[in-house]
Amino acid sequence: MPRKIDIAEKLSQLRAFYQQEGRAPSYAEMAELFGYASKAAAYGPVQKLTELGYLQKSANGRIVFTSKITSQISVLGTVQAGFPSPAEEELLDTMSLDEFLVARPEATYLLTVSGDSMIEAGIHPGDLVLVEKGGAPKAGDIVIAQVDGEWTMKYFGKDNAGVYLDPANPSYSRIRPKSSLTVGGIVRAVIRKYK
Amino acid sequence: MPRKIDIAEKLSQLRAFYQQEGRAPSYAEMAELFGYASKAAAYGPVQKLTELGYLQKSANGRIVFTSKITSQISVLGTVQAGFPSPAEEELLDTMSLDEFLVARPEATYLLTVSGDSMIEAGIHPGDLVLVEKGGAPKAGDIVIAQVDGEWTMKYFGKDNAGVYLDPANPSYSRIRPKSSLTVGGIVRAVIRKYK
DNA sequence: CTTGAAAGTGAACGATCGTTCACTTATATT
DNA sequence: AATATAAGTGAACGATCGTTCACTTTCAAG
Repeated sequence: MPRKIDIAEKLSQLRAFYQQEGRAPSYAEMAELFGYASKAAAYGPVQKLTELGYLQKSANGRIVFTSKITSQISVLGTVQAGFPSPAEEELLDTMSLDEFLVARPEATYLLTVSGDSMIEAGIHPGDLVLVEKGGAPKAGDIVIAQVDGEWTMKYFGKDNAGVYLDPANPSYSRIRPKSSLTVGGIVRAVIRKYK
Repeated sequence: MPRKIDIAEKLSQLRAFYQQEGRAPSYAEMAELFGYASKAAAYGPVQKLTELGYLQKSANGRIVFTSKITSQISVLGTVQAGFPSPAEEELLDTMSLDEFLVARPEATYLLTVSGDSMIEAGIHPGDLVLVEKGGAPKAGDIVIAQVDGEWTMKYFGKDNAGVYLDPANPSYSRIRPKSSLTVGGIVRAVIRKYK
């Protein structure tokens, strides 16, 4: 029977290489990284890792890391589940926040929230909102809109009388645009950073 | 007088290449990308972009993109400021959410919030929290802690009677650990994704 | 128009690239 | 212990790599 390739070990070696160099290694560098004497020996692991979605091949044959290797935030379950033991940690999935939160990078912007009109939606002053430009808002979406010349963030809604904007704060009331309403973008995510 | 290099145009070309290939180009590929007939012509722009912090050189001379090129989320001002005109957009700074939110990737985990005990801190059920393992919590930090066998998320505090945990919900009350309190990690950021 | 400084050209160099192949080594099962 | 199967070796190939250099082209200031 053949020997087995230790995929988990190679993955952590590749992650270490990426953190140092910011790029994927060549086959020669892979051989050195994995402890092989010949760079041809790296072809096996590369194919396995490609099938598993960790690597891709560029047009010129060069190896490219997918986000499965370049992203390094481990995804756990719920708060109640708590933290895994060190032994379990090797098996966790990792993800990239950028890829998870942003579908269209070229149309996504980060804005700082000022004002408390959306506080009951859990959006506080100082929070950051990821806004995607260009889509059509649905009722219930939170949008950044220009009403009569001023930009605000509100819930978007429609009824027989036309479109309106609702705050998430009982101190404020529903807005119906007098002249014009321009929806600049739809809020796709809220981010609050502490410290 | 010499001709000028159009840095902004080259930047968008490099970003387009990165989005397609997931890697930095060689000098030959750069020449083609920039419309040069000779790959030696790419040396000038590369040095300028390196000085500006967009590129780095790896040990073997190869070009590596910094996060200034690979991250593509444009940073705007406040909600009130609204959106810039298309002409202004070229000049915006970009950032990577991963780098912005995560200081120590190897010790950072993503948990899903269940329960409403932190709702007044704007942390709702279903939200995601970025938790950093291993630091020492300060009073006022939100921590993931194991109290008497169960994991919860609460404000961390200290007084003469010892440490305690406070919820951000008047329906719940302060917790003082009967036997043991293990702080698993400190909440560094809250993320809410819509849709 | 003249001029000078920088941009761009094209060829050359040794080094490294990805890929292939015949061969040797290692190991789990029989 | 024998065997079958896959891992690993080492050499070779043409292609591309980064780098250098003498040279030509471009273009704005004087």
